[in-house]
Amino acid sequence: MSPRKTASQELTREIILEKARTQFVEKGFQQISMRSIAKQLGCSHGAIYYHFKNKAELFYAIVEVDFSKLNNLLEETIQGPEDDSTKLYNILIHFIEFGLNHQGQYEIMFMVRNTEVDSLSQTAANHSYQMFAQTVQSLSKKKLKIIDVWSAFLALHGFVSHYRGYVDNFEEAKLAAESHVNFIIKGLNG
Amino acid sequence: MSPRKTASQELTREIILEKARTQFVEKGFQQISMRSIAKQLGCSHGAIYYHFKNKAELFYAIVEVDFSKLNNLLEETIQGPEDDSTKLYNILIHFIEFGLNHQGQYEIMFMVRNTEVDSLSQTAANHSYQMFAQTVQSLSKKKLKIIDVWSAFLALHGFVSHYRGYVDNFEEAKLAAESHVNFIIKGLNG
DNA sequence: ACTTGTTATTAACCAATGGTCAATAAAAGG
DNA sequence: CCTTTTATTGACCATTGGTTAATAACAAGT
Repeated sequence: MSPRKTASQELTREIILEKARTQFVEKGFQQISMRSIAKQLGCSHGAIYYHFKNKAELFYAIVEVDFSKLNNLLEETIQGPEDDSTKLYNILIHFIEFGLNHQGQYEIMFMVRNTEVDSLSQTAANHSYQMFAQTVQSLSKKKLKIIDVWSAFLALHGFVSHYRGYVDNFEEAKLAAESHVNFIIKGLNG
Repeated sequence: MSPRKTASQELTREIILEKARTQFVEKGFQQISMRSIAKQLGCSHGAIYYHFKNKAELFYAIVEVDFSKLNNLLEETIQGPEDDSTKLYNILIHFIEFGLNHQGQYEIMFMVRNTEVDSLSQTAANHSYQMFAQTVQSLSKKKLKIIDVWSAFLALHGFVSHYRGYVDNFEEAKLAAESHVNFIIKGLNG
């Protein structure tokens, strides 16, 4: 009722992100509304707009965090103790694993096309790809053509794009993923 | 004004499809509204619902036609005079070509996930894949594992999924497409 | 021609959605 | 205690997909 809540109940970016994230992870960008988030927060949907410019910016803030985790994961893998061809295999698998275990995030980062999210996610996606490409190239036996690394990425992307929505997590598509990664490696080494 | 138009101005499924198609091809499923179609038709948006159950059904009717063209294209290719490895190459290229020259259709058929379109496009997409798989398998030198054919499809899908929205048509991505197809063939033959 | 029944269309309606904004009460600072 | 800043509300907007009662145009029967 009152136009401002008492200090202990005030909204913060963090509390909004927390609640938004759970809904987002469950249902994806399109399916959840600012009003449904507000409802769970116990505030009016207008209040959220005080903390975030719009829906896209709110969701990008979520996505950002997870994608820096992906980047870390790639970096860790490359510095691990395994031999290079094992590492290469792991990189490819981990990319798929990330995509299927963070489907909403993956969607915004690599699939949403209209102007909504765009310029933000564009550069971030690019950064993730750069990291991927660099990693793959440094791990491969022979000097790879960059265009082949790009093809490998697109092939991974196809896998995630397809299975997203059909499976709930990586585990459910693990066998297919392993086989697909082997296919890609054949393409890289062939 | 009047609750029914004179005979010569009456709507038909065909006239609706025709106008809807042009908007659809230009902007895609999400971006165009029943009202914008109605506006171009010079009728109220309610009238369209007399001819089509809902937006999904209307757009599926468009998509259906184009996808039967894809299926024909695959069939023609397999019966052409070229040798098998050329045919295989052509099949893969043609799939990408179709996807990038019919981006809206491809989107509905292979990418839209929410319940809207679903069961309709699901079976049609499956049919298209079956045809693709069968064709690829019959053209390959060695007996392919079906899982590799699936990987090849996913790799193509990744290409189309990515370039959709960045290019307007196949021509603009032709070089990349050719290289990607070679990558896939290495995976199949490797 | 008149009557009757069918059919295609409209316009008003509904519930959501993303987004904006004046009003305002709580907090912070002097 | 007064003033300014700040966070929130709730009413509003335009737009969307979809439904439905009312009704004019049509076709058929006589």
